[in-house]
Amino acid sequence: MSAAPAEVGKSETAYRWLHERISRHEYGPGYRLVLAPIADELGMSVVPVREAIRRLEAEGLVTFERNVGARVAVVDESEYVHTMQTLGLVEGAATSLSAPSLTSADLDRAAEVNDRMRHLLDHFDAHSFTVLNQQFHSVLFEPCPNPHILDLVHRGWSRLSGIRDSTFAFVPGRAQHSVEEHEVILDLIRQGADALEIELAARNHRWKTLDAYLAARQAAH
Amino acid sequence: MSAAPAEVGKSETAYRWLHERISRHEYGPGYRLVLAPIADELGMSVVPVREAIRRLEAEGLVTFERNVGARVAVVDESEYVHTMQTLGLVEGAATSLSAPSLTSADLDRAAEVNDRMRHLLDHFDAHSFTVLNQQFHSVLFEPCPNPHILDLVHRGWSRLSGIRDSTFAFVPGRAQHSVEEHEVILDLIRQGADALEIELAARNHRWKTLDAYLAARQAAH
DNA sequence: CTCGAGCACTTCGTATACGATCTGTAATAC
DNA sequence: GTATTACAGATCGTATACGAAGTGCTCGAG
Repeated sequence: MSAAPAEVGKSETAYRWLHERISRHEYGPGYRLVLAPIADELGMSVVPVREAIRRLEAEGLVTFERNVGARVAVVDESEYVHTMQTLGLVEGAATSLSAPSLTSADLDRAAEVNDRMRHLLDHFDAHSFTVLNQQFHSVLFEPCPNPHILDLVHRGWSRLSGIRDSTFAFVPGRAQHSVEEHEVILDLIRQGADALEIELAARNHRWKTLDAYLAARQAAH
Repeated sequence: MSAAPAEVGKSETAYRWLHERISRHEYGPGYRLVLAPIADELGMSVVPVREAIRRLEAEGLVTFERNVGARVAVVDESEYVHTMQTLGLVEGAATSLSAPSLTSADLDRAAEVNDRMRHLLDHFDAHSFTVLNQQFHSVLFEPCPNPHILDLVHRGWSRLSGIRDSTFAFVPGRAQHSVEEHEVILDLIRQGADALEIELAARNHRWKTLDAYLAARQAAH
């Protein structure tokens, strides 16, 4: 974990370090990332830190302004919508492309994770639920043979978890529907359904989460 | 054009310079990008050049190896397939999302570009055809309200043009079919067709180009 | 009391310098 | 003649240093 990374550069070290902190919300949205203190804390110069921050910027986890500096990306409502929309698009495709490669062992594992999610519905814990949710989908999209699409999925998830811990906490009814939709997706894959059908099921699953969030948000106003 | 960019940083200057050269194929695939000579040519130090190269790496235009350096990305056959597949995915979505915002003036302009492509079929020039092709699609996807998806489309196009000038040169029959499919897409948008229908038409249009390329490639072996 | 101009501080952007790593070549042992 | 090793050149990775740009505060005028 914290073992000295012998063969990775300092830039990479700084990148992982910052990524970790942002994902854990230790650096919340809007937090200013000043080069010097970070470099000091990590025992390196500002140059690798700067490069790490530019990478994080490219991934959308931080915003950057010339001659002003970087800060952890703030979640605009529309930003959330766009990210979810994009993730639905690429994750649906990744899931569909992965389907032919999935073994029944994979599917059993996904089903088992989904069962744990179902059991969690009673003693609801948004964080655990989100973790399991990611595990479930990971099983289904990781075998995606197209590395670009897979990378986009990773970035989408990364941005979401860096930005908003759990949509489920805000939308009570959504967790249950989510579990049911997982079941449907698994069935489609087991049946060897059409690629497009699987893609749309996975896509709409995510977009429904988005819609539910927006509806709940609307109701609160 | 070559006016001194007063308010953009040197890093940005280097980025545009390299991007331009790669797009124009002045630096072909596999060409080694050594920091010092580039910095020298641009009249700056290696630091901004390094940053520019890392950005290009993130966009997939160059490959990078630690302690070895960067070189212009080589086009693997599978790399081409994956890029086209991804572009079809995101461009289809972008086109579909743009459709409601398109004015009839936009559609007329696209139709006009497509007519010029049709006229070009006789005295065929792969390069001009490719340029018009990009113009045509640009009209249809630029109004996309989701900036992430739009950005992915730009990156896809950028990577393709940086990598392979024209698919049409290799696949004789494809250009004509392409023009006809453009017509279909325009009709769908004019009719106010379902978003999904438009998306799939635009997606399949690109994927057919990919299939045609693969078939021609296969036949050549 | 409010607003604007000037100044000081903070932070970034880039240049230069040096140490680390890799690649290719030439010499030597077998 | 071939394989292994040692060395030299090239190139990158990072540290340090300095100049540029931005931000906020203070002071003075109205």
